[in-house]
Amino acid sequence: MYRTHTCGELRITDIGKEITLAGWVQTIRKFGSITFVDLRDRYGITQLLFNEKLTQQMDASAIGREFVLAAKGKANERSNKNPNIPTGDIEILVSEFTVLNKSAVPPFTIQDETDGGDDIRMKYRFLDLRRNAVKKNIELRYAVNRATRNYLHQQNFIDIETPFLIKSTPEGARDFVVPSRMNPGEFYALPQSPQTFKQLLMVSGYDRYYQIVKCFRDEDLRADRQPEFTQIDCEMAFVEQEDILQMFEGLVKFIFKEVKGIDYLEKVERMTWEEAMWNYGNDKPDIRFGMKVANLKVEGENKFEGLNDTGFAVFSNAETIVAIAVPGCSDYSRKQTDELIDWVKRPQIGMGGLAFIKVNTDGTLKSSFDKFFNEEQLKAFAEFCKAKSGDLILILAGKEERTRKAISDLRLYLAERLGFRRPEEFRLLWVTDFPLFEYDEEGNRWVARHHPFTSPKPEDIAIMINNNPSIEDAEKYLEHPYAKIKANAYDMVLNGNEIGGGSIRIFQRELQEKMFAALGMSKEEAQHKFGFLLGAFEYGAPPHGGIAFGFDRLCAIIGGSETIRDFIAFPKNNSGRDVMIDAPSAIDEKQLEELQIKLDVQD
RNA sequence: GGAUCGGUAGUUCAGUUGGUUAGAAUGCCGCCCUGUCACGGCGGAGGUCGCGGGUUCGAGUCCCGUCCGGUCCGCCA
Repeated sequence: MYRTHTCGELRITDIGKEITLAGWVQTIRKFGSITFVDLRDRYGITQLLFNEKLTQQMDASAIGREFVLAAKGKANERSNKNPNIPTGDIEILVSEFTVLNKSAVPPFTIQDETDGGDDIRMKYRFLDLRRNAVKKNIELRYAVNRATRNYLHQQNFIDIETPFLIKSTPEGARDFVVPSRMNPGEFYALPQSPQTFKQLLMVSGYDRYYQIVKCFRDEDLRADRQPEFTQIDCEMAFVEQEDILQMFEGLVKFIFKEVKGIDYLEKVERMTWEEAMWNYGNDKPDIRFGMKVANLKVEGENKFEGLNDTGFAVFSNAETIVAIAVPGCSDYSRKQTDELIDWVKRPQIGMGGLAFIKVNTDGTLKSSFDKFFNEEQLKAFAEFCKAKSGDLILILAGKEERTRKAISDLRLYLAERLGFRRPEEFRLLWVTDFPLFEYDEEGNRWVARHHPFTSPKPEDIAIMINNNPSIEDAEKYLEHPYAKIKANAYDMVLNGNEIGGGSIRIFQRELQEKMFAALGMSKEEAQHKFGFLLGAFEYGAPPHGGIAFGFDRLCAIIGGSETIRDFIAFPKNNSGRDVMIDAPSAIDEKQLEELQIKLDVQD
C-alpha cells in the first residue's frame, strides 16, 4: 500500500495516527540536523518533518524538487502552525521514507505564481498541470460537465455517441480530413458538429438527445478558439423556440448554481438581432453596462435632425454616424483623446478618425468640431446621445457595417479600461430573430448565417418559396427579398460572449431542398451531400430543434478567463500545434504508400 | 493571407546615443544552520544575445531576410 491518506486531508483530529503519504516534493527546507519537506498531491500539501538521522539519509539519497516520495510516520501537532493551508495544524514525524522515483530539475517552478512563460509551460504541460492554478480550472471543467449531465439526465435527455469519421461537406468551416486506407483516394471528414446525426436521431424518435462531444474545424485559432473543441450538443423533438429557450436557460442557471453557487441569474434577458445591432452594434452584446449606441444617421438617413446643414463634411458625407457616451471621461486630456483616435485608426478597426464632445461637469460643452456646431447644436447632439454631465461622447462616421463594428469595439475597449466588465458579474441574454441568410461577396451568393438546416420564421417561408435567390446587383443585395428573411435561430450570450447557439430545424424535404437551392446547390449536389437527410425526412420526421454550447468557452467564462487554453488539459498553440508531442508531423513513406498518397509539398 | 508585439543565463526579465569583461531576480550546485513554511547566511557554476546576411573601426543595440511564440483582422455555416 503506497498511502493511507492524501496530502490534503489530515487535520488536528488526526494527531497520533500512523500515516503513510505519497506525493511530489514541493519544497525542501533544511536546518542542518532537521529538514522540512512539503509533500504535494492532487488534494493538497502536507509538511513532513525529518529528524537528524533521516536528514542524513536524505542527503545520501539526494532528494530534490518533484521527486516522488512515500513517507511513513506519526501525525504530530505542529509547534508553529501555518494558518494558510488546511493541513497547517499538523505535520508527519517521518519514521521511514522511500524515493519512488527521481525527477530532473523542472524547467519552471510548480507554484501558483510560476516563473514559467506560456511557451515553456505548454511544452511541459504535464508539469504545468501539477500547478494548483491549472488544476482548479480542470476541476471546474469537470464540475460543469457533471452539472450539465445531471440537469439533462433529470430532463430525460440521453447521451448518444455519434461517429467521428464522417462525410466531408464543404459548407461552412474547413473540414479536417482523414484518408481511408481501405478506400484509396477517398477521405473521411471529422465532424464540425454532430448536426445531421442528431437530427436523424430525432427522426428515430430519441426525442431528447445530448452529447458532450469533440468537434473539429480547420480554421485559424484565437485565444477563445481551438481546432478541436468541445460542445454540449443538444436536440429535442416536438418543440418550438420557446421550449428550447426555457429548457436551456434552465441548464445554464443550473450550472451556475451548482458550480458557482450563483442563483441571481433568474432573469435571462432577450432581444432581437436587430435590437442588438441597433443598440450595441454587435450581435453578442455585453449588457453588464450601458453605453448604448446612439444612431445619429443610418444608411444615409439622418435620425438626428441637428445634422442637417452643418457644413461638417465628415458628417454630411458619411453613410452612418453613431456615438456612445462614456461616463466620467469628460476630463480626458488632449493626449488621452489622441490615443483613442489612434486606436480607431489602427488597421484592425480601420476608421478614418474619431470626433468627440466633452460634456463638462460645469455645464459647458467642448467638441472636436466646434467650428461647425454652436453651443445650442452641441447641446441637442448630447441630448440625442442621452449623455450626462461628465460624459465623453465619442462619434464615429463611415460605412454602415464597418462603423457599427467599430463603435461596438470601442465600447468594449473603453468598458474594459474603465473596469465595467467585471469578471465576477454574470448577465445572460438570448439574441433571437437572426437573418436566415448572409450575402457572400466572393461567391455572389447567399450563405446560411447559422447553418443550412435552420428553418425560416413561419411567416417568411413564403418569401423563400416565391422568390428567386439569384442576386442580380451585388451592390443592392440588401434590397433582395432574401435579405429580410428571419431565422428561427437563437444565441445565448454571456457577458459579451456567444456561449451557445441553435435553431428550430427544417423537417420537411421540400423546404430543405428549397434551402439547398437557395444556397446555390444543384439538386444532384444536394442529393449527393445530404441525400441521407433528405431521405430520412420522407419517413416521418418530427418537428425538432436544438442548441450547442461551446463547452470550453463556457468553462473559461465561469472561471473568469478569456482564454480557453487554460481550461483544456492539452491545448494547441496559436498555429494549431501541440508543442508537447510535436504534432502535426510528417508520416512514414510506408504509411503514405498504404494510403496511396503522393506528396507534392510546395514552399 | 494581413497587422502588431516579443525572442538575452534553466526560468522571468533589464541592458542608455552603437563603445571596456552582457547584468538582476529566481532556480541550480557546495558549505553553515533544530521550527521553517517566499526560511536564513556565505560561496560558486551558468550566455553561439533565435538563425542568416548587411552597415560600421566596433552590433545584444541599426537595416534586410528568415524561424519561433503571443495578440488581433480576414477566416470560424
